[in-house]
Amino acid sequence: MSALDVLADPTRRRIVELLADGGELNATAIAGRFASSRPAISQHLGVLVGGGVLTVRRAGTQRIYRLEPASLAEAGDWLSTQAQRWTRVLDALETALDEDTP
Amino acid sequence: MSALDVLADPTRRRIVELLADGGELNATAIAGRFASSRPAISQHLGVLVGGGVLTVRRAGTQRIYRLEPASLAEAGDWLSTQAQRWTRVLDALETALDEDTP
DNA sequence: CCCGTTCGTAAGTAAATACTTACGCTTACC
DNA sequence: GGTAAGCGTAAGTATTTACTTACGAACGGG
Repeated sequence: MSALDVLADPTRRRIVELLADGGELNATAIAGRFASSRPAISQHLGVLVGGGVLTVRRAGTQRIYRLEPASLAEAGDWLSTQAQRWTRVLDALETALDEDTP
Repeated sequence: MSALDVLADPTRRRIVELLADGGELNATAIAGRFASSRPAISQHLGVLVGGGVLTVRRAGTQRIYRLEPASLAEAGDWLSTQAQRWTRVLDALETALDEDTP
C-alpha cells in the first residue's frame, strides 16, 4: 500500500512508465530523460526503492533499476477492492429499494 | 490518474475505505470516525471530490458523500498496465536469452 | 596509480501540505 | 423571525517535500 504514497509524485510516475516500457535502466540514463538535476532523480529513485516499487542492482560503477511489478499489483488490488466493495453495497441498496416498491 | 495524487494521504485512503464499506455518509459522520477536527476532514473531502474520487449530494443541511468507483478503476488500470508492460518486456528478454544459449 | 565515470549524500531553501481555531452561510423546525 | 444543526471557508502555522549546488566514495581503464 505504500506504493500509493510513493506514486503520488508525477516525476516518479514517469520513472515507472519509463522502466515499464524500456526495461532496465541505470541512474544516469533515467536522469537524462528529465529536466531536473541528477541528484533530484537519484532521490526519487531512492524513494521508489524504499517503497518497494523498484529494485536496484549494481554493475560496476552503475546502478541498474528495474520495476517490481508485485508492488504495483498490490496497490492496484487495493483500488479495485475498494471499488468492488462499493458497487456491492450499491447493488444491495438497489435490490432493497426494488423490494420496497414492488 | 489524478486519483493517485489524491490517495497519497492515509487519512484520505481511510475515508475511501469507509465509504467503500458503509455506503453513503454525510460529512459529520465521516469526521466522527477520525481524531482530527471536522474542518480538517472537510478539507480532505474537498480534495477527494476535486480529484474525482468522491461525489457530493445535498440533502437538507447535510452533504452526503459517495464513492466514484470509475476514478479508482482508472488509477488501478494505470498500475496494472505498467506492471503488464514490464512483465512483457521481461518475457521478451528471457526468450531472447534462451535463443542465445541453445 | 592516477583519472574519469557513475552515483549517492549533505546542506540549504522555497513551496506545498495538513492541521488548528474562528467565523459565516444555509437549511430545518418551532 | 429566532434558534440550532450541519458544513464549508479564512487565516495562520508547523511539518513535509522536492529541488538546488557542493562534495565524496567506489569502481574501471589507461
